[in-house]
Amino acid sequence: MKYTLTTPLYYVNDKPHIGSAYTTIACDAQARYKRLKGHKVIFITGVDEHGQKIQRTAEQKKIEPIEHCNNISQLYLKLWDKWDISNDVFIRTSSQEHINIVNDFFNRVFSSGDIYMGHQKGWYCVGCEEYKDIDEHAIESTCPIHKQKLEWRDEENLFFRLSKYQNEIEQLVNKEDFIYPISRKNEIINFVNSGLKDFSISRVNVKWGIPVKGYKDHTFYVWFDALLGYISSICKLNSNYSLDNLIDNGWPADVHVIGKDILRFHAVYWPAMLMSANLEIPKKVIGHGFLTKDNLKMGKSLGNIIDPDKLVKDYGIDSVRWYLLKDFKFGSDGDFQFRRFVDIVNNDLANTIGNLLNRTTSMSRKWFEGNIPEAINSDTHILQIKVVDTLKVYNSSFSIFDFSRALDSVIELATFANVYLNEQAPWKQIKLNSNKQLVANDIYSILETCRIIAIMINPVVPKLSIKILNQLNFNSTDINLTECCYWGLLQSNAKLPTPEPIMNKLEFIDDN
RNA sequence: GUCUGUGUAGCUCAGCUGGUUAGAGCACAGCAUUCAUAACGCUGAGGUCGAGAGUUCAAGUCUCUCCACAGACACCA
Repeated sequence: MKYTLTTPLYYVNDKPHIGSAYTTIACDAQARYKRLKGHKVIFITGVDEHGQKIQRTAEQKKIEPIEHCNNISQLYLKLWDKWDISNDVFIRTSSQEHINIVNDFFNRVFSSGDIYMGHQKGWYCVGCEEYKDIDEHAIESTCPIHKQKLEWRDEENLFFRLSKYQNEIEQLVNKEDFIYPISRKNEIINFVNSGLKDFSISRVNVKWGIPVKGYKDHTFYVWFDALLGYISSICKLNSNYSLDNLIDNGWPADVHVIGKDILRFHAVYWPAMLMSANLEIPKKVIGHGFLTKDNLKMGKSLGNIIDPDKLVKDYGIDSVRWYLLKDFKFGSDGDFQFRRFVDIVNNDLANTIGNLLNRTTSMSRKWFEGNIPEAINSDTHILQIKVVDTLKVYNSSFSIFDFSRALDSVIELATFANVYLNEQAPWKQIKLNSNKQLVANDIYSILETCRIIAIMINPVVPKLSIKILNQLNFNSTDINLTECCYWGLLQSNAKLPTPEPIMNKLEFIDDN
């Protein structure tokens, strides 16, 4: 089964931001999960490189726009490497394959009669770089933010007939599963109900963009260009630059994961564009929340930005991935607190899971000649029942991007095993030789539980997962979430390596 | 300004169609314990459920008003 998912194509105006990293690990976790479930996954990410802002930034740096884009793109690639991102494609909108797709796509939309020449008029603030919603009959007006005089602009642009798709889009956004979360869905519904207006898709004063063939001085508006990056990714992956055979190659996307700020482009404009071009529309759009830090918006002016590079350097990638996916409800805004980050990671990964593994492997080695004991069980072990229940919750949560609940269920399982161990107290039982088989059964079951826990957390903390499996002497290549979760695959009498902490505790560094 | 959402223990949140003494995890305190990463476990302290009024035998849960925060109200992404 194919499963295609995308992050947004990040705007390369500046170096990568923690918010982009958050979106990307969420996608990565889902991509890894789906792979473990046996899907053929296409995980798309990339960068959006055109537009006036980039042009200006490059000018300020006194370099060519493409040079600037090369630099920032490199930063993204490096970051995703450090963050263990398993994307299948990285698309750049300045690439030739993308430019070809944009042209082909435009031709299709043009043939549908959905393109016309119009005028973009209004009061424009140079500071905001946007048109202000101010009465066009006003003689003079100022920007409420910048307090500068607004310029009256009347620009010739190509327009896309969005209004033609009013009914189709209304139906689409009202569909049960298209937009998530629900609160955002309602916003979009309201927006659509208020009546869709055509929007412009070209600019005449922006040089750094893809030229519109046949229209001198016109370049495509960044959004028209950027959204198509998802399609060109599919083409790039198949080294096949045609819009005609996308279906078999992974289009439509199963889900676009984006920040809540760009939901409208993905849930309204983009589907309409695809309809016009006679292409399939994505199945789902998820707008997740934003991160704040100590309840404040992160921003340069406040100087409270979390640098994703430094974060990983200081704390390690698994910790960061775990915290962001475990403690934040996907869809809602989340508050990043370093104290809490350290506590959560230490408790969940070091104390609960790490220590469970450590204490059990240690007993196993001590009493069973350095090996995994052999279980001779006539009854289904209580831990096996618990594992099966956990897998149910885990799977149903993970597949709907409820990472937090999925991981909670895993921690609950590990805690259950810890409690069980305390209750059974094998260190007491073992003193009586007649109890040896009983102890063997329990130790085996707990090790087996650890093995399955390792597989369950694999999409979120891949490195840690492998460490656990190695400690259990279980082959971690080709693991999956179906057969590998069957009870009893852990090999009895296999040698256990010397136990060592799989996760060192984090120390709270108070300089953030 | 209009509309929407949120506001529950120090922190992050769960509480479905109103019904016994409001829950979890973390943090904190005590106990216990050594198989284990000063870890695990047990117990405890912590809340007038944003404020006020109303409906009801009964409201965190429904209605109204107010307060605070967040978001949407089309071309910055």
